Amino acid sequence: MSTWSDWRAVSPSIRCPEFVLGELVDGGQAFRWNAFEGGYRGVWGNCVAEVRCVDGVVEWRAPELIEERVGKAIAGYVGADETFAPIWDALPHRSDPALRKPMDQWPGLRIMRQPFGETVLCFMCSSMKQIPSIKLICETLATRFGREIIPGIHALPDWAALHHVSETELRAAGLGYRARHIHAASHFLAGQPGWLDVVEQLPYEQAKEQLMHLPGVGAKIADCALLFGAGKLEAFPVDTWIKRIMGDAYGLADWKIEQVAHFGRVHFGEYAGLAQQFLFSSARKK
DNA sequence: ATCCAGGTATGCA
DNA sequence: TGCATACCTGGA
Repeated sequence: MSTWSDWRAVSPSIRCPEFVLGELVDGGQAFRWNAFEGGYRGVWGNCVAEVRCVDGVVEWRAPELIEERVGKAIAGYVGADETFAPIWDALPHRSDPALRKPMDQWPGLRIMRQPFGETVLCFMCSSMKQIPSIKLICETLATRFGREIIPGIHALPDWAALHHVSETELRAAGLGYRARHIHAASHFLAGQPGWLDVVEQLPYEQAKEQLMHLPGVGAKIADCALLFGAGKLEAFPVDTWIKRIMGDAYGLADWKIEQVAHFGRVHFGEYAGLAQQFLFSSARKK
């Protein structure tokens, strides 16, 4: 058990109720956070941190060994470097009660900015899985193939590390058919050093087109990776939940996934991805 | 036990 | 283009 730093505010710009903080880090954007003694403990990149809310102020602390590193990363990671006030305001909440309702329900909810490579990985694990299963797989991948950050807590393996893991070992980690895709993707990425860094910097449309060349990455997973791991707020991932929710709310009952995605991008505009997150959260009770 | 789940790739009309 | 089907496996 390591010694933890003192609690400090993440940034003046990030304030929200406690249950919204939980929704932010453990509501399906990221998969390595868990409730822990009045706050949440999570892992990303080579960082480990706990976060909590005190009178609406989001605070963090980290193991002292890595405090400096985490301190430099935490604000960017939870989306506190992005100014969300004008972004919330730009969403069509005045004219759209179906959006207004979850925006009132989850005040302060934002989009995280996670390491791109591991966001791609986590969402490649997510197809046809429920969140608890995805979290379990990510944990197993980290434990078996990732570097130990502090005693007992492991980072996710990066793509270079994954390249040295056999498909059989990946299957044994609970990945099922996703193992073949992840293995093939790691092979592709090993032959293209820096490819992910370039894609991350591309404009949304181009980045998505490139990302979908990776085996196991279709439109939905590409959109999730770009929204949660590359700051592309116009990305609008449509999964079965969003399809269902929007089917009910906007009378799109038997529209195809791609049609719903198009509707969302047009209706919600340049920050459609944030609207998507509110709608996704609305499926859940607070 | 049997069914389905935060999709994607592939094979036919 | 457009739809149907297989794909792994754990949890309800």
